[in-house]
Amino acid sequence: MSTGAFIGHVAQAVGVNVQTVRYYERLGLLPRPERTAAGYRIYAPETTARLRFIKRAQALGFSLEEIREILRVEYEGRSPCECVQRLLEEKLERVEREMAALRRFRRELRKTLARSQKLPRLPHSASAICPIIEIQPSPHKKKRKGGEKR
Amino acid sequence: MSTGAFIGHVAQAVGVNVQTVRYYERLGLLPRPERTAAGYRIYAPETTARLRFIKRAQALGFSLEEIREILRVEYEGRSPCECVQRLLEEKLERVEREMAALRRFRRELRKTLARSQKLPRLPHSASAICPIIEIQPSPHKKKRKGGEKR
DNA sequence: CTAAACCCTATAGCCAACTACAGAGTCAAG
DNA sequence: CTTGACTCTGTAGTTGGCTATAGGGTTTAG
Repeated sequence: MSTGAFIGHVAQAVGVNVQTVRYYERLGLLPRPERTAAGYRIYAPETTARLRFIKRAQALGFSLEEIREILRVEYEGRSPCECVQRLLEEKLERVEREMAALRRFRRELRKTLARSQKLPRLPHSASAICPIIEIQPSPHKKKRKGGEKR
Repeated sequence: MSTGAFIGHVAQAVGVNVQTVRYYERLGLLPRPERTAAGYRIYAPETTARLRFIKRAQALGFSLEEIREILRVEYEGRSPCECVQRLLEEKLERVEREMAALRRFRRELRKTLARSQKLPRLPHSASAICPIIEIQPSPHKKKRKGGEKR
């Protein structure tokens, strides 16, 4: 109906950066929009909805990769619901695992902290770098947060 | 006592890559070792202990930045215990916050999943991309996992 | 007519913690 | 004397999700 909006307009409407919109397009999350004679992108009103969809899916913990998968299914005309449901289940499992790891980690932290509080405050030991960490029993499974592959 | 080992030896002993050892040296986590006439690094036996210390601290959730801080304190001759203890407390707080976020996220996931299971399996709706995600009430606080700054 | 406020592409940078590669030198065994 | 396993430096690539910058073109208000 309406004439469509430029990129800054939709970006502001959804609360993202213009570069982000272009980035999503490059990743295949948004279809290539029509252009003016000067090459400006013209967005249909659905685009804001699609962007909000992406943001909501992100907020639910989906990666852009997963979101693209959902949208690809959608573009093929099938309902993405089964696909989304499967992803949701996987995600839930991952969250459970992560929480378990976090609980282990917290227990470890608390033990270490408790030990450190009743450790003698020695000025400096030549052999050990730090008794608190030194005594650590077995390095339990690493947390894999920042990004680490081995 | 013994003559010291080359980089591949210590790397294998600790189970890390040789590049990683050099990387740690570049970051200032390891002191510059002596060299042979040919320029090969010669590591004192303490180096493996130091590397294991780094790995253990990482397993406890410290970043390399934090570990360097600990080691810097240690190099200055002070005991790093107070410093470590402070870092441990901070870390514990962060873990608590993260677990709370994860619990919220899990609740959200479960709600969404439950709703999706009693949603009509419509073939394809033109207006909505996916009813499961579409209906999402309010995009709760994002998880900040991969890295995101806004 | 000009200045601001848009838009375009292409490229590079950010974060952490590596990992890989190129091109060269070294060292011991056979 | 050659082969292969090691080492060196320096640089660039990886992951994910942006963000920034350079260097230009367009549009609109005054």
